[in-house]
Amino acid sequence: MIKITFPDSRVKEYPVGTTGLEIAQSLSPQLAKEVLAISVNGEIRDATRAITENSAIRLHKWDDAEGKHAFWHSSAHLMAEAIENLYPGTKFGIGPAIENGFYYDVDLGEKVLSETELVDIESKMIELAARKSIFNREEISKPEALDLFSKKGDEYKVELISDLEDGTITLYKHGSFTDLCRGPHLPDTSLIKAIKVTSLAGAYWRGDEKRKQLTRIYGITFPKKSMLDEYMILLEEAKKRDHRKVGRDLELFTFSQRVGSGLPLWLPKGAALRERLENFLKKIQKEYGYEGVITPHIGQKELYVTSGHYAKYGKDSFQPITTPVEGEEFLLKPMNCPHHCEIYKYKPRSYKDLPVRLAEFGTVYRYEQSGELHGLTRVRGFTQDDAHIFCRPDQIKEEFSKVIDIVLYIFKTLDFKDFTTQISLRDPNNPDKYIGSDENWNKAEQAIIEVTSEKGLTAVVVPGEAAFYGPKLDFMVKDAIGRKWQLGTIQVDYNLPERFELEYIGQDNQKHRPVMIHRAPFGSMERFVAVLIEHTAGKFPIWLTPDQAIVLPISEKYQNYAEGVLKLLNNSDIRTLIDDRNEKIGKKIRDNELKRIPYLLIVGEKEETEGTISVRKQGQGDLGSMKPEDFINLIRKEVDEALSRD
RNA sequence: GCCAAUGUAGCUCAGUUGGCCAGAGCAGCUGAUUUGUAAUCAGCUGGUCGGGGGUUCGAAUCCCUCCAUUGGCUCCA
Repeated sequence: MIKITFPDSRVKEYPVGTTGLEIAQSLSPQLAKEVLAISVNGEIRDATRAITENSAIRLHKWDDAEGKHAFWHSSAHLMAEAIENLYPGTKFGIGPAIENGFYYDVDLGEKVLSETELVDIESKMIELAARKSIFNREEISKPEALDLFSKKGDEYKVELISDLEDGTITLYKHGSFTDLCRGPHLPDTSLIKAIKVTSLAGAYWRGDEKRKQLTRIYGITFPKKSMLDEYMILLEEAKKRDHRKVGRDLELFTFSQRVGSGLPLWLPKGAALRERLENFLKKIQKEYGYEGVITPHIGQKELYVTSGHYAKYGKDSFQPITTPVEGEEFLLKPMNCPHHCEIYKYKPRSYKDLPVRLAEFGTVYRYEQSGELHGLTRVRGFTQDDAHIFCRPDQIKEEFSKVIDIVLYIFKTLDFKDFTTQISLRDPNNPDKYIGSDENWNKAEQAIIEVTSEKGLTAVVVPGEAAFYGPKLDFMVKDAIGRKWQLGTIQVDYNLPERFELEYIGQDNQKHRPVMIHRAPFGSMERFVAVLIEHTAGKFPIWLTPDQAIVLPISEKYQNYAEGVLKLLNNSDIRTLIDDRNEKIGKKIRDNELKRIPYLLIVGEKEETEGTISVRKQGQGDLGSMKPEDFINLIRKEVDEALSRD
């Protein structure tokens, strides 16, 4: 007998070789039906695998990440089986579970798969799932595995196996399909009840664009039909929040083919919103000792040769502008830092002057690949809320800390709760890639790690992700359909001070090199506004929204009174409109609710007589009537609370 | 840039075995109505069917090409 310890520390005895499934069965038959995988002493395995020694276990069902992972991973195998059935001779790449579902990269040879054929794969999968094929695990040696997949002609699997360490290789077989796989897998395919093959894309083998492009097929599956329906509804809902749609509906921005793709045009309401965001940040920055600067949109090519950007990105960028004078070339500014370095340099700096914090809402231009453009989140011309802090090495930690405070204040004010942070460090195996001394790097990395944890952030630390010029901390949020976007970024830079030969005179009367910190709490105004739109579904906080209130007269008879209210509110800095169309009140309410105007102020006979307004709040309905002065105070209070620092 | 798809009025969408002057709803304009908490009624305007080329007696519809957009991949200062 062996001792099995459950998560609640209970211990029970089972015969040697018992399986997770049998354990589940012993607890409850219902549980046995729901078990997808098992953790044995922290290692995730098939629920059908024999357990041979005393172990602590955890059974995984659909409601935990490990369970879903096994479910979708098995679904990927099922899809592969369907594809092999439909398109014999297909070669298989990798087929992992992802955050929402799974995909498989396949090489279909001459066959070009079209989206209309996804349904065929789906039907085949449903048919195969119902056969209740068992997932069989098998261990073979590496040479045997190589032999097997070579014979099959699966060059991708052969390559994968070749890269594996020597030893045993595990295979999983179900139905007619065998795959190289670490597992774990479901007990059998019949647990997969609802299947949707969602989309189709090209994907380079091993993510390398120089290698062959495979066909990536995405899908998602569920243990219950109703879950798939819910998921599809969720996707529909997300679509409604898409910033491209909301941005058009609310008249915030647009694009024009004539102007060029990836070059957003901010409409009056969008511009007003953005300006308010900028002023909000400017105010904080002033408090934190930043000084505003302004630099031009172009610079001599030499400037970017000096900074190193030209060598790295020049040929993939907008090409230089040449002038009538021979040999003169200018580049559209791809970033602000070289300009700011020159501002730092315009006069000698003393250690007493540091840190110097130069801030600019600087518009930059980058020739992003055409396939990469996306609404406002990925564009070719955008404005960074950029600043560069020039400081002494011993000031890095404190400056970093202050920047984090700014970012957190912004996120709090805008109710961004669901963000993640990532610390990017050097690759320890490749130290030569980086500029700057070991000592400085150690200090900076240490400072970032310490400050981040002092601020209570749980950052993911990723070695090897740092830029060659310094470590960084990024803030990421997800958009409506779950795509992750980087917003705020704080980066230490040892490179530019070197390249621009930046100096300060130290206490010792010697020249020293300052360190630069690049930082952008929003990232770019375009991307930030896009994400803000998706977060709020266009219902912006009261201090930010383009229009705060609209007066709705019941009929033309109350036009004069309505205009009086309008004037009073606008004179009190409440951004107010009037809807004096010849429409019924129900229609006016509907239209202005759809425009996400936070307060609708209805005035008719009753209000005119009493000198009041009837207030209706977005999403909440009728709040009753009040004096305009009380309404003004209500809004002011709401704005103050939203911007409060506590 | 690569793979796949899409492109008809300001918006959402009908319209292909190739065939009368290309349709609807919303928006816009005009008029009637003077309205009490999510759509009042009527009339009118509006499209070189993404651009160009081709096949055909005839193309929104079939073919080629370019552009843009969408979902991925790669890239991302």
